[in-house]
Amino acid sequence: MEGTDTTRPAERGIQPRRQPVQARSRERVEKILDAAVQLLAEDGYDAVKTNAIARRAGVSIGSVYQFFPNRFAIFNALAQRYREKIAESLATHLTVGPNRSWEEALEDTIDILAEMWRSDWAFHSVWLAIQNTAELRDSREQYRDVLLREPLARFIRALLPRAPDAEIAAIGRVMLESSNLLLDLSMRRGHAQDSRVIDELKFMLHSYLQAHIAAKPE
Amino acid sequence: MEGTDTTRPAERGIQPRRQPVQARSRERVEKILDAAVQLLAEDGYDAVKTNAIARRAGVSIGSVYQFFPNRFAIFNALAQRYREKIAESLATHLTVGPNRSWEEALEDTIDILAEMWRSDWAFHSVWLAIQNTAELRDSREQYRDVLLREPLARFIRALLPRAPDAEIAAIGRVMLESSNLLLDLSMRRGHAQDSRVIDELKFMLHSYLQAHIAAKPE
Amino acid sequence: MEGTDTTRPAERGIQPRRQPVQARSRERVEKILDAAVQLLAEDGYDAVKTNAIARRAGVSIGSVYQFFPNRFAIFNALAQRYREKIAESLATHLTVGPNRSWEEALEDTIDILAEMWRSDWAFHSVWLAIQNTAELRDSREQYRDVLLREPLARFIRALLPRAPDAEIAAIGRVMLESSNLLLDLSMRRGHAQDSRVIDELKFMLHSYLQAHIAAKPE
Amino acid sequence: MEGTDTTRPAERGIQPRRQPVQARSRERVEKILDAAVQLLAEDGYDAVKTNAIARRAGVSIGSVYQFFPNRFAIFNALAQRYREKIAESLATHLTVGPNRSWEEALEDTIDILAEMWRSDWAFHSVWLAIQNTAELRDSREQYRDVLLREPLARFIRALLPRAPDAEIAAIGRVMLESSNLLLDLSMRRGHAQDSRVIDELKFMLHSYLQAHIAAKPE
DNA sequence: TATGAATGAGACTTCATTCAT
DNA sequence: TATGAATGAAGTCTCATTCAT
Repeated sequence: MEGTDTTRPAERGIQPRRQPVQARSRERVEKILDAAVQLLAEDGYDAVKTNAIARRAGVSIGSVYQFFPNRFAIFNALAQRYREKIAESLATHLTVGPNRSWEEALEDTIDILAEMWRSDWAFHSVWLAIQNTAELRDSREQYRDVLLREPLARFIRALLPRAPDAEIAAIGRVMLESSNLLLDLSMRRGHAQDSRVIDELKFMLHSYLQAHIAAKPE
Repeated sequence: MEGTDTTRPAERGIQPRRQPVQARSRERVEKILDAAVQLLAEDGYDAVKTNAIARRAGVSIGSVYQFFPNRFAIFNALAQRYREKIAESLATHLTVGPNRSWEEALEDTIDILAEMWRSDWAFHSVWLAIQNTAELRDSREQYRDVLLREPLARFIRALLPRAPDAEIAAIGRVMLESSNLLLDLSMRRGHAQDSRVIDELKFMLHSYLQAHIAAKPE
Repeated sequence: MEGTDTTRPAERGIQPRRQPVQARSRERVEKILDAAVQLLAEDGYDAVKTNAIARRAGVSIGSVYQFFPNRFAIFNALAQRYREKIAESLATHLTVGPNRSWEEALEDTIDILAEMWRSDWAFHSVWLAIQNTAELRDSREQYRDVLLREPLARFIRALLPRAPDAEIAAIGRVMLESSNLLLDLSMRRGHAQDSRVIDELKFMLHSYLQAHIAAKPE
Repeated sequence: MEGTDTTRPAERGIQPRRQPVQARSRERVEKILDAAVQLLAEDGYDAVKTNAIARRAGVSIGSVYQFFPNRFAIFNALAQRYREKIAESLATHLTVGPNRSWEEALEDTIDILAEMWRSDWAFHSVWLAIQNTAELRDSREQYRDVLLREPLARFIRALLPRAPDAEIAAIGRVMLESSNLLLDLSMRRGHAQDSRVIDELKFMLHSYLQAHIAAKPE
């Protein structure tokens, strides 16, 4: 999958070439990813050229290829990065408990996500870039699965304990994708977040879940 | 001879260079757009190269540039094409009347759209490509506005007669984007449409509107 | 050299495909040449594209190729046109006689040429274009020879009756080229002719011939 | 890393993208310019294609664009190169002094220039190319100004101390252009220099200046 | 390991020329 | 004969990737 084979670059795959171990390297990788995100957010997918990334990161193009076998691996790493941030957020906030209603949890979570989106324009850019690239098809599946599996499915199950797995999954995907998209929508036009869209998102997800709960009374 | 100039050097822009008038030309343009859509759907954004389009369309590269000043103009034309189809659908089906409840209208419309998505894989590909391309920012705005303005806003207003314009617009955008996205989602993985996602979409939009209606009783 | 051979376009040569006989055709050819000259003068050699010529001339590109086998033939025709005008001028004005000193003849001629240059920016453009194009090497030789042979050589011989042919030729070429160039120079920068350059040209040619006459007394 | 950016997309212009600093690069640039000159001299303006230059120079096309943002920048660099050589020559040889009459200086200078022309066929080709290219209009002005300003104007002023600046400039331009052109003329037809033309050039410039001196006695 | 100059396949686009109508 | 849409070879230039230093 990797290494000294220089004849089939396409086969190299999308995984990072090596995990940076030293602090210096880790920092370098971060700079590269930051640069990529900036370019993506500022000028769109077509503007993310490897040389531009290196320049923006203040790193040589050679260094970029030290860590990533090709440009798609950079997108993939970005995806992973954002995926993790979101997963963490969901795991922390999308939880129901004795002192925490599902409505609270949902509202909190969306607020947190909205804040992430507002403070980092790139969330959506990354999502789009990954959607669009044939080479990242696999990465896309993960994006969905990782988020869906744990925090989201558990949350929905708490509300609809009798629902079959397939239904839980469908609801989860609907919620996930809608949120993603509407969070993005809230950021378009101008640089300030459109809080009305956030409100509608909350309202919609709330009505949606509420209706499901109502439809399947225990 | 005047007005039919086909040779003026590309005035950077995204508008078609020349509207095909003869049946032969119109057909040619259709072939070009079809080819672009196929490539987009099959291999993603990066695969849409002008030469590939020409080859796939069975048309010379020169012909492509006779009608489109650059590759972005092709994306733009695609957008327009799909935009029109959708607008037409909404105008026809998303209407309330004495013999037609809003629930019926909504369900019908989503069925129709789902059918469009199912029969033409490219709906979403086009949508994605448009999102991704800095050069098509303007085209994107239109996409939204055209659909929002007429059929959608009128529909929502019928349900929420007292709502201020801004709220109508926000609800419309939320519905529009969600539908787009979930219709796309319904098509991912495999080639058959996932009807469960469609059902969830209906359910979600229904609950969403219902809740709005309930929240603002006259 | 011509005709129905469609397989070796490069071999077609540089001669017009057919002489226009009808008034309508002749006029059409004139329009084509005028258009070519305008483009040449306005935007330089690289701007003279066959389609642009046709457009400017208000003629179809097909018509252009009716008369000229390729773009070089157009340049060649232009050369011929200007060559003839100049030759005519020289024949008329560069003549010595009982009532006309060589000084008068020289001054008159330059005035006439200057007027041609001033009223038609393109004289030099054409000259330059021809210089630069490998395909027009032959045309260039003619340009020189035609002018040199008759009016100019006769004029110089009248002043230097004993000079050998080779010297006459050399002097003629020097005069011809200098005049061309300085007439052009007089037109650069802005659109008004720089009369000082014209004066210097007269002065230079006058001193030059005078010195030759003085150096070879009969 | 900063300041050595080689990848910024071409900022339309005619200046070199990057000055070669290492010996290796400088040599590479020389090879590129040499190749361009050869093509220009051998096959004319139209033959100077970027790929042809790269091939002839034994360099990759990418390298060409590393140093020059577009083909016009190459012409510009050529112009600069020859301009400098000529300026240097004039500065050295076109000087009057107690032991050096203006006649000597003039004759020497022309001999030197003639030698440059003879040893490097391309002098004129470059000059012509520059004339022909709309994009190089600015470069042309410089060509003239640089040479005119210093060595030439000083020389003429030494001969005509009372002449107004405008006249000095006019005389300078006439001399400069005539020399350029006739040196070129001396090289046409065959490969040997036509010394008769050189002689006539000397003779003409000599008579011209002599007459000016005679016309404006102190 | 880091650098960045060098590479070259291949993208986009133009434009001279043809040929069906 | 006139037209101008169509063709496609070929030009300009980019950018992912390599590799000598």
